[in-house]
Amino acid sequence: MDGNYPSKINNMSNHNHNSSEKYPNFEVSEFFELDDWMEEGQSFMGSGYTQSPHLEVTDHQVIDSSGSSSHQNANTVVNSRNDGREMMGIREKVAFKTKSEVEILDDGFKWRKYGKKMVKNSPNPRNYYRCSVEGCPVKKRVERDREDQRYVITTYEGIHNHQGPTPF
DNA sequence: CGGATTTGACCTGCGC
DNA sequence: GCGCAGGTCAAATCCG
Repeated sequence: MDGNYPSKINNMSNHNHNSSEKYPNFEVSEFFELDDWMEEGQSFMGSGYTQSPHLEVTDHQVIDSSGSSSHQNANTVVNSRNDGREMMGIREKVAFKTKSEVEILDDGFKWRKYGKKMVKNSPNPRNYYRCSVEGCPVKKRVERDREDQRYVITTYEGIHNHQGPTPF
């Protein structure tokens, strides 16, 4: 069990700083769990998803509740097949589709931007963030949806080595 | 003054 | 083998 997920975000949202309006329109529209993103012929943006019956989004709803009390989740789990290379899970990849006008969504961790790149498939640039905390191999990729620019696709990669932005 | 942010250049992997 | 796309790093700059 890897409970290293940013599940603390819902915790920190609880005791969030008062008068902090960082969430103008924070609502997860879709949620992807990528174990082996971009499998052969597995176009999540295609039409026919391969939803696994044994994989439920209930476990991930915790993330959905990380900013909104409402549980309106249109979570779509894509590609939940594990080929067996989940050993030493140091390569967790999770993608979120969030409806927000700002890509600087504070999830409880300190992120340091380390690169920006223009994607051919989108007229919008892609931002690369990295955890400011040393020892955190966690990387964050933020990109705007090319279909709906009011949506932001955030991809998390890695597991946090600490509990929060301020380690002990 | 320190830390974060920015932009360009550089490197790597894959495809053709 | 070369080209393209994507990803990463580093130096400079700006803000708090």
